[in-house]
Amino acid sequence: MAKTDVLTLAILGILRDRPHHGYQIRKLLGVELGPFRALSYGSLYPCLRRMVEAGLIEASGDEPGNPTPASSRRARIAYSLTEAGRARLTTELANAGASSWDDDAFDVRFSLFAHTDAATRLRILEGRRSRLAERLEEVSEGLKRMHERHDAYTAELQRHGLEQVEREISWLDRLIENERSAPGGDHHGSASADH
Amino acid sequence: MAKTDVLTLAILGILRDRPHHGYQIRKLLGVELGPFRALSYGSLYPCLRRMVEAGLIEASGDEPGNPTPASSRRARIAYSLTEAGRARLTTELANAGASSWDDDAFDVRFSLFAHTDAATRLRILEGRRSRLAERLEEVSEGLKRMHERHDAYTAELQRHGLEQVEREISWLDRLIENERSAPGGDHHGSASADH
DNA sequence: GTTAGCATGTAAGGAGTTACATGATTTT
DNA sequence: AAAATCATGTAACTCCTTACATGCTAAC
Repeated sequence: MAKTDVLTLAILGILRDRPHHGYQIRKLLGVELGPFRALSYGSLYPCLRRMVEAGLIEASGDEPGNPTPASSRRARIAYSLTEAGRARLTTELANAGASSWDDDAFDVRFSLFAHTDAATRLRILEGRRSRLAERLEEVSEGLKRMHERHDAYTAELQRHGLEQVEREISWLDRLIENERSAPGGDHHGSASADH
Repeated sequence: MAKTDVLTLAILGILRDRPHHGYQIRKLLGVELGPFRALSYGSLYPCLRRMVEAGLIEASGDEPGNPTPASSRRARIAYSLTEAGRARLTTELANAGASSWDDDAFDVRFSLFAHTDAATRLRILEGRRSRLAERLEEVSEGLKRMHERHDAYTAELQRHGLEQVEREISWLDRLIENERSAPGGDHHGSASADH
């Protein structure tokens, strides 16, 4: 059963609605993987090639979304989902296997929430919340047990780190409450506004 | 001029005051690299070997810090700084070459602030602050320029990401102000309390 | 006209993880 | 006596970055 890595899933998600060029995909990935990550082309293009080989996407000549001005740009390749790719995306969107997801994996799943059903969204958010809470617990325990003395700077670094995780948990709590008290909550309908 | 990678520097810092076993080093690294990272042994031990080969550290038979109970544990290796290692650490501690440091590199330098002189501390904090501010600016610009419409979830992810960076900047501002208004501010003296 | 952005790729290498392999000591 | 923690290491592999290589198009 072919594994879908985070990057592949993110690309599948980006191509869900319309085809895009590699260059565009990279910019959009910058959003899905948190606004401060930029994926290198050395990573992106080989991944696209693998996806084509796996039959998940197709490379078409040109015509992305915007009407091409007039004539011959350089060879630009628009990628679009195949049926297999769409099927894979659907399968993955129903999968809330939240254990062992790292930050990037969570962000990518989250950015696809508009196409994820309400029950799965809730399971993902709760799964992430409890894993963060567990780690917070473990770390706090560990710090007590480890009586190496820390100077003021090291202590401040720890405090700051723990605070950030606590904030992340609060953020998740807000989202979870929102999901629970939401009126609608299906896939395809948007969460409140545009489309 | 041999480059000192983050991990090597972190280990140098940990061994500054007393020798430690590999196992202990790993636990302490968990603190310096932010309380939520655990380095694997498959990464740690090869690094220690390289450092021994480079003459930065020495592997001694046993006796860490705690008085050994009675007799024969299994071979435990305590690593300690050589003169070359100590010299390298001193050099690195004076280096505020803050451009291109990633999060981990900053954290490691920060955790060594107790042994860094006041001027270098300030340069490091200010360097980090301005890089974060720059990126914040770029990302905000980029988002305006990129008029791909985002659904509510993607927008929330972005908002949260930007907020986190803003908080990081506030944290740095507090630290910078603190450094500026601090009474003392040399290396070796601690920042306020223990030692 | 020159800078910035658009656009596609490859090759080499760095930094880390996982899984494996082994065994002692301490706590429950 | 079982479970957790201490303790050391290797081999294979994954994922990603950097540096290279190329060339067009839009804006200032």
